[in-house]
Amino acid sequence: MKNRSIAAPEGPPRPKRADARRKMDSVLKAATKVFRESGVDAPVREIAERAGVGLGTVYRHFPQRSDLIVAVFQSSVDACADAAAALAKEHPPATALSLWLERYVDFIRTKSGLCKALYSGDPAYKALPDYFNQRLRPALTALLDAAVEARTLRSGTDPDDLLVAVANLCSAGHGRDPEHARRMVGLLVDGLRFGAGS
Amino acid sequence: MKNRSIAAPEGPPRPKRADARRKMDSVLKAATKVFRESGVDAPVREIAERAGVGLGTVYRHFPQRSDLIVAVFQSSVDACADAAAALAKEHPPATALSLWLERYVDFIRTKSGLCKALYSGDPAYKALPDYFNQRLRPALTALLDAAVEARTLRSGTDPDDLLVAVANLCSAGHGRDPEHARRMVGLLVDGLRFGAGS
DNA sequence: TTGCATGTGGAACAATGTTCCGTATATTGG
DNA sequence: CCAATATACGGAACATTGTTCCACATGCAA
Repeated sequence: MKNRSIAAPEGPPRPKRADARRKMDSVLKAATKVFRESGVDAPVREIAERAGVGLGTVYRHFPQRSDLIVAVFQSSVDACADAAAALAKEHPPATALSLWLERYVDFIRTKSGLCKALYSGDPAYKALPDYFNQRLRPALTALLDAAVEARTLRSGTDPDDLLVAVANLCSAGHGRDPEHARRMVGLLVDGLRFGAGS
Repeated sequence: MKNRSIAAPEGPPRPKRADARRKMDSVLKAATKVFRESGVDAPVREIAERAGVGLGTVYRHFPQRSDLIVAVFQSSVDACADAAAALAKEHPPATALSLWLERYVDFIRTKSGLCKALYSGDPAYKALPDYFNQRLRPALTALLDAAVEARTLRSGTDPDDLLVAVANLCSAGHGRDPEHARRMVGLLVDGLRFGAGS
């Protein structure tokens, strides 16, 4: 039995073929666009077509429709979280925080369509809220800490509170003017700046 | 033009045929059972079969699937609201209130599956929350007033508050023991009784 | 270049909402 | 009670969409 060929849990047995990665990526990008434009209920066929790929290819990479939704959600969360580090490098802390919160607002707004899926009770989406928190909290924490350290923000702000507060501000004015949420969040940040030099 | 034959909005031009009413009723009953047992996503065919009618008959009475869901919801609300008057006739006010709240708890529990539909964002369900409130509030108000008048309940309880409070108590222990909600509501009612003889 | 594991495309299947229409029946005027 | 007819019925047929399957194509290693 020198070479077990079944049920052997190895790491990554093989790197995926190059074209496979490329197609998977284009499917993910297409799905992101289609979900944004047509809602989460858009048919898988539309996504395949948009990605210039056959149906079978989509299902090879995302065996279930819900896997696609999960992947799009996670990649959006990742992009939003990663933006924090990028902004922190290119702007002073307080500015980075403001810009990132705008970015976060956009994320919440475009992803609000996915809420329908999240609240559907389908167990496939069980892990998404956790992913959301565990990915976004550190990103925001870093921004807050930097701004506090630079004495441009009051200390003692709970990142989780801020995340849900902003999310609620967005979903409050349901179909309203996109600028509204932005302004409200601006107010919130100004409030945080108020007691800066502790 | 002594007899306009189109676009003439009359009252009830004809009473529906007797068998039609009967079948519509059996469809509604079947749908209620099927939704309870298999969830709101149960196929229309299953309901038709259960009701012992053809698919066409279901769609004749409920042109869209959502119409069926709405009808089931409303008839459940009606039944719950009507139960208030019945209980009031057969029990002393405070008892009637307790019994009705138990009934209401059952309603909330069995209808929690419909919440998925209600929160789906489908405009077909827009009016349901309003229907819920406008039908149940008067029912509860009557029970509360009677108990207050009989000096077996403190006054000043807002019916809307009570409705949402109980609903929240139910949905809190999501998949929990059916008795739990009942006990919590019992506590609530005891609390209301406490300051009775104002 | 060759062999094959891997990946691809799309036909085919299954489930389900919805429409259509030939048939059956309740209702009504005689 | 009978015939005429508006009404209602049943279910086949259609449309859409998730999912599976497999003959064929292709990247990759020897």
